[in-house]
Amino acid sequence: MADQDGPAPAAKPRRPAEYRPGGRTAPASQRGMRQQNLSLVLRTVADQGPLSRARVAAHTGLTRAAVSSLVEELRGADLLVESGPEPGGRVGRPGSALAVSDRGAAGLGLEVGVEHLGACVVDLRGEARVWSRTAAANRGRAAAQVLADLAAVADEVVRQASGQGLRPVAAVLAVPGLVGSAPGTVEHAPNLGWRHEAVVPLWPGTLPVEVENEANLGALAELWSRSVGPDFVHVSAEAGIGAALVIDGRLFRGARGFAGELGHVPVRPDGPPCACGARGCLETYAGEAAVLRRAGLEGVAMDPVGALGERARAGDARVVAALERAATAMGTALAGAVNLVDPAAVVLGGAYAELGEWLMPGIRRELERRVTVRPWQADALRVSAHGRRGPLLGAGLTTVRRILDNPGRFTLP
Amino acid sequence: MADQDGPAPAAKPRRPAEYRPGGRTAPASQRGMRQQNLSLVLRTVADQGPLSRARVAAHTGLTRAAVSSLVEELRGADLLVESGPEPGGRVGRPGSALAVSDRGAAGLGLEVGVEHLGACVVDLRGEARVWSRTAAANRGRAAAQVLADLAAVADEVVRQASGQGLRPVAAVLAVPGLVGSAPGTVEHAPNLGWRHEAVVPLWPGTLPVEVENEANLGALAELWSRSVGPDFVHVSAEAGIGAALVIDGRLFRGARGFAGELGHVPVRPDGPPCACGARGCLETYAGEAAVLRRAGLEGVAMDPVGALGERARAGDARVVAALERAATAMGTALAGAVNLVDPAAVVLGGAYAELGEWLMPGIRRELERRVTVRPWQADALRVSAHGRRGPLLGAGLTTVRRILDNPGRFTLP
DNA sequence: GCTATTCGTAAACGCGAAAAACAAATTAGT
DNA sequence: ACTAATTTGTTTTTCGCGTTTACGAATAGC
Repeated sequence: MADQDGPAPAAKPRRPAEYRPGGRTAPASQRGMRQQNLSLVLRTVADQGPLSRARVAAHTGLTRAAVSSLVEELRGADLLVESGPEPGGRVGRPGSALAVSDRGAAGLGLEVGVEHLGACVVDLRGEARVWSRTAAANRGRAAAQVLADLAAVADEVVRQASGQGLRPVAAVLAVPGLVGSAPGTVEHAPNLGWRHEAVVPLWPGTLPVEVENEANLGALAELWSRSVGPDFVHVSAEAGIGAALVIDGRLFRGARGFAGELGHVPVRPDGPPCACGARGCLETYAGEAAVLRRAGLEGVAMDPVGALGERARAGDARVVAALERAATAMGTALAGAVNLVDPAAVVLGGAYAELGEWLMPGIRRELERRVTVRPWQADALRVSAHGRRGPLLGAGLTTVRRILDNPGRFTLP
Repeated sequence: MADQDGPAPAAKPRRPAEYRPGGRTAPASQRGMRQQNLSLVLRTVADQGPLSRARVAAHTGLTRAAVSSLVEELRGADLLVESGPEPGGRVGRPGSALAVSDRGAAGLGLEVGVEHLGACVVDLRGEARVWSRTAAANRGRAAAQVLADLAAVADEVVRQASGQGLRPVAAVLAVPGLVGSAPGTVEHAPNLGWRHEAVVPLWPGTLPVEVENEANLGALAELWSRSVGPDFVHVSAEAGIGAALVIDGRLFRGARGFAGELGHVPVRPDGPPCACGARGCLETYAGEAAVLRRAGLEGVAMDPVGALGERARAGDARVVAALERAATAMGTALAGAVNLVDPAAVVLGGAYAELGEWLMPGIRRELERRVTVRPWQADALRVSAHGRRGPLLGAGLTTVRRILDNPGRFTLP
């Protein structure tokens, strides 16, 4: 028949042969089918901009009739809106443009930093509509206290959002520390002084809340805001040096959730002793403490990374040399990571993103030197598009992606 | 109702929160639902041993009626067989045990090594029913010649299999080299002297054939024969030192298919120069050539790894020292990999598996020293269950898993 | 105006799993 | 030995959902 004039359904460059042994355990049901197609339609509209029903049908492979039915359900839940007839330069009846709603369900992002609290509300289109960041001295304070303060900030943000017709349905909290496999608990956040804190029960708000490591969320923000493709390594130095691995559009957590400990990859087997007990870990060269000591800025307490940037900009040779040394070590460790994982890009995020000007050349040099048996372009090393805002944005976006991935939860009930 | 007395549907220990942004592109259809459930039933029987229809229903969550219908279709395709009434110690009508067929569709595994050719036929139960390994000097021979020889071996194996009622439906060829993203081409197999060889068109047999790196297949053999869990790193030294990463039951190939180049992970940034142009790569310490040189066995052409094992067993101090040095370097590089990827186990496979007795202590020591910020048990380092037989077994199993994952291809047509 | 084309919807259809009902085969209890 | 209870496997009915087919609506080109 070929009644569609558009380009063929895009036949994504599928991976050669996908070995999937285990597979799902849940049976495929008609209900599951419907939910999957609801999500497919919603995500298609979210990804490909405003689209008519017919174009959605062409993109997804569903029939126009099926799309009509699915769209009706999504409109009823205020997830999709009809923005009127498309401007038609073409022959035939013009379609009616569909777009993801900028009202209704939304995501609440929360962040606890060492020196600040943050909250934001992200709408279904992925835009941060309300944003708040307030200074706070959280180091060493009890978790319950910190969360109470954060709840006040969150309340204000939610109030402003509801003025714009936005209704957050869930919250995600970014923390600078290791989140355990037990859901909602922070195993170890050295910079806050938290250990084995069951955060979720302490949260005074009413919205369901989830906890996640801030470096992971920063990486997800990069992914979901399309500033980078679906395969990359996101390096972030906050509490230690962490690397979030995003592979085929999925955050990679490892067998026990400890993946990405780039900070303890050996750089020189007999290098300086590390707090972890080993020698020559990357952190002993490029960790915040090591760089500050080398740069002669040990005393700085407030925003030490910002101070490094200032001094480097001012041309302080000692600081520049310290950053160069850190970059060389990071490049060596990253070369190992790239050889192992073969990402399409390496993104420098978190606080170190601001030091990219001084770190990138050294990292790039080591990567070019040590990644030779595969195609590797120099521009595959980039600086984060969001910098320090990444984790909070990622926290808000997490809930948004959940809605897009499973809209069925919001349509019928 | 709770009419099932068995344990609840097992609610697998699902990962905490799976972030899946992109997701499938294909729409969910009723046909797809059927195929998915056909696979679910077949895999359930394959994994959980002989099972009655009612038990399959309990395991999968499908109704007994649905299972009956699905089983009927699978029996018609000779994928499932009914092995008679179950011995009943329990009250009620005894069920009729279902098992995966040991006849009919099967997988043909093929292998081209530097010094041998191999072929095997694996039945749907995962058992190698026919096995053939013949010596052959393939180094430097033209690919077409080698494949012609291999086809003769394969013909004989297929003939024997058909005597047992087995009918291979597809072949997978294991090669010691890098398989490109273009399907069916070997980009570089240094030990064979192949470069940019489009192998598939050269194959004289009639069965559809696919090409895959032998280290990857060795890892998949471990996975599918359940000798290790679904998350591990499989180290294998054949052509260079490769690490196959298996994560959540899936082989991890990287953005461009080059993942797992453990051999060029830097061990000492300023170590000996490597053929790749960098310095201090793992291969300069633990590659076959480096170890042989250090051990004073440079001249050995036939099965040099076997020779290393012999001398080590005989107590040759120089050989033992060379292996110890290699082990230390491997342990250092693997520590970095474990810190990054957080696998549940590290498996030493391929030819080096036979040297495990001398390599494991050094590797284990470095791992224990350098993997400290997460739980890591010494027994997470193991030797392959299959050794050199792994790749060929994995090749045969690949087709078997394909059938189990998509039986719909074999039922209707 | 008229025709061709495209869009959105509606009705009939087909497929597949769920639900309900039923026959078959066994154990437990008397 | 006989009945009740229980479990299994099949049959029948029902329901949900995407597809097919058909039709009205809206536009461009003539």
